[in-house]
Amino acid sequence: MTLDKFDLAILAALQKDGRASLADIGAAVGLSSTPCWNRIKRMEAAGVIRGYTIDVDPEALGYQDTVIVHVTLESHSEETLYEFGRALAEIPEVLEALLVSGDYDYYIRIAVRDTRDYERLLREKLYRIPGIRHSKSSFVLRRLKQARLPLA
Amino acid sequence: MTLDKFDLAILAALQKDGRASLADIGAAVGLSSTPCWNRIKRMEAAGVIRGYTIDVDPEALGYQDTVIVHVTLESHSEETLYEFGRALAEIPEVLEALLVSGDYDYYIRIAVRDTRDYERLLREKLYRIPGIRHSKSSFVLRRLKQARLPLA
DNA sequence: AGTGAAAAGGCTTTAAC
DNA sequence: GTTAAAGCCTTTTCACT
Repeated sequence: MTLDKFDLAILAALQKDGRASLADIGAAVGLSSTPCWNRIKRMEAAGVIRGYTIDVDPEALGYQDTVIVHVTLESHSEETLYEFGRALAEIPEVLEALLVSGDYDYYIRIAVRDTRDYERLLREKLYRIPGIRHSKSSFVLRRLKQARLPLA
Repeated sequence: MTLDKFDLAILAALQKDGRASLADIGAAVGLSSTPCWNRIKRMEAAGVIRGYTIDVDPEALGYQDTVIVHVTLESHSEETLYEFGRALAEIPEVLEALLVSGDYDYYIRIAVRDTRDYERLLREKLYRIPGIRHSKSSFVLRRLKQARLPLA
């Protein structure tokens, strides 16, 4: 699917306010509401727009810290690699699990309430998954940037 | 601000569909629309709900790859550390910049169109920022999990 | 493909309980 | 917190450019 500048402008408008009305969007992109509606429906159908959501403040939910865990596995068979990913997927605090190239196999991002919670999570959940050869944790001290995809 | 189970249920409903109507939300959480409305306004005002957005498919925009770059800086003065973050913030392809504890100073996530684009970005943008002592890149091979904050 | 208007309906918001 | 009611605004369609 090809996206023109109007489509990109519509995506930008919806990224900024996912509840914007067609009139708002039309005004923002310089089109009337009808073509905006058509374009949005097309992008939804094509999967360009994957969904509408809210951005929730993690701290308001008590998650004060983010930890990045790097993991190497004992075996690198496809089976082991994906099985580990499946096990991670069942841990709610694991927000993201990336299979990566380089020194480590996985980068994992976890949300924790505090250092105690982190210790508990590691001991009770992460280290219970078999097959970990080595792991290394880094606490996120500060998030200097958090952006959305550039729509240019 | 304290959140009860209804607030959490409302957040869950809005995470799933950020454009859900009050009637939908009420039905989902077992409340009429009025208290849902009050609670949402309260959570918006308190910053629990930071905003409404859409989830856009990166591949639809031509971003086929994600790269995680680990960086150590030459100086660890507060000034240098934050200045580097500010420079990163100006690069649109840098989606996330985390100041972290451990062997490296920064973990950076960048969206690239392909390996060529990655090389260009590194050369023209990232390596032009002064103060980098060492860096290491990992390509994301597969995203095994991508979740939202647990609302329990 | 975009405009503008019109219809229908649902939505938010207020008020009473 | 519930229910009900008012009215606005929204989406959606259609005729036309």
